[in-house]
Amino acid sequence: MSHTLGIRQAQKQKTRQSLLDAALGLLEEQSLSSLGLREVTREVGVAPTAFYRHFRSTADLGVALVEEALGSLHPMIRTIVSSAGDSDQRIERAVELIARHVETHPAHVRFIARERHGGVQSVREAIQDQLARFAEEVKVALTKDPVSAGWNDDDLLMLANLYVDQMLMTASLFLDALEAPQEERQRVAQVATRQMRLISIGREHWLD
Amino acid sequence: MSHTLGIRQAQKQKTRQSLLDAALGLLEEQSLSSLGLREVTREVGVAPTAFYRHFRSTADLGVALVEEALGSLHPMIRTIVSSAGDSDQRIERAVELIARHVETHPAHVRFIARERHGGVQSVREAIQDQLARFAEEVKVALTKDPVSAGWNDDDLLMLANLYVDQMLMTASLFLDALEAPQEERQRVAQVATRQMRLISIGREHWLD
DNA sequence: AATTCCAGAGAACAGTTGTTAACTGCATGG
DNA sequence: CCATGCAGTTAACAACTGTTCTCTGGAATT
Repeated sequence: MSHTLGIRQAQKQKTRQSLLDAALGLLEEQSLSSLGLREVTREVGVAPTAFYRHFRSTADLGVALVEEALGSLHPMIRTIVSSAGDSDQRIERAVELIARHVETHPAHVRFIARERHGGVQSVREAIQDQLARFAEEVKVALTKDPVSAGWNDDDLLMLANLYVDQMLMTASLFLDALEAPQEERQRVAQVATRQMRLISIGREHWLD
Repeated sequence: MSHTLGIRQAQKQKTRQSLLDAALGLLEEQSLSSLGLREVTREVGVAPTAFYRHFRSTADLGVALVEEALGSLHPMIRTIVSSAGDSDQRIERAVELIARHVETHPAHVRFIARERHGGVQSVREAIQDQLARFAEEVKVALTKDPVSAGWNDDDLLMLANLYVDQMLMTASLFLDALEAPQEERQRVAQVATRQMRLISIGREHWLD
């Protein structure tokens, strides 16, 4: 039932996406709280006032960027948690997937890492909301795992949050190593793998 | 051999400290990359040009803030790692110390969490440097622990980094819960404690 | 075919920014 | 006691900011 957009609404969405893309580019070397609306429109090549047709403010644009960035991350989470194989295999695959995601969406990852604790409240909140959803999703997956037999709900969520935070930390490290030689990126992957492995070991002996 | 400062240099340092304090205050609701030098001097009640007598730019001021913020954290790290008692006792004490530090230095903690992945490269690098020092220090302490017998150097550093990151995550959560009712802060403390406990369990079974 | 709607343009606004230069007054060292 | 140094001031600059109001061209609706 997808209604074909009129060429009018299509053009509007195109401009909107251009604004988002331009902003994401500019945010590679600054924070959202210093991003000016004129800066963005100049980059796109439209009048400053056109900005208001799409966003109330740059903070508003930031919230839209959160949706875009973490929306693209959502399927990755699903892939990781529904992965088959033993613990070590799943960890290696997860780290590999994170590395790939950073390579294909570096600006998104940078944006989330930067604005998670950034200076714009509404954006911080939007990110926390999405991450809470991720944690919830991870928790559900953990619940189904036989290793989690006997675990209570709070501890499952505690572990899920640990995994989510660890994923973000790893993504941020891969980002820093993006331009570095491959051996450095390999080292990051190895450290990340072992950290997750250590957490998994802790998980297996939690009820001892 | 501390030479008493002339009243001239003393006054200068006083102004410098005022600039740092004012900046730290302003940074509670924005990022360093949007902090203007005039904003800071206005807050202190001094002419904009006076800023240049102390800092080349706001980025430069940011680096100075890193020293101040992480300098105050250094002794805390020492206290934690040199703490006595069994694993659980040490963890509870560590979480307690982190909570206290966030209560007494909230602006410092916020600054580090915000600018660790922030928009100003020189500040990011300064923070990474200091955190690497912390990790090194933790690693040395871990090496002395009998539990670490048989561990290789890379894995010790891997674990040290995990502890440091976990410490920062915990501090950030305490910060978010600063204004919240005590039961919420208690909950944060409990989650943090269990996460560190899980990591410690993983550590104990690492060589299995 | 006539009318409405609306994304984007254009111009102007008051206020802000970083940086420069030349200055002042007072603590300092000879 | 006098000359120097230097923290902080004053004034001015060109460039930039977000926001308002008015306008326009063409798609959408009738």
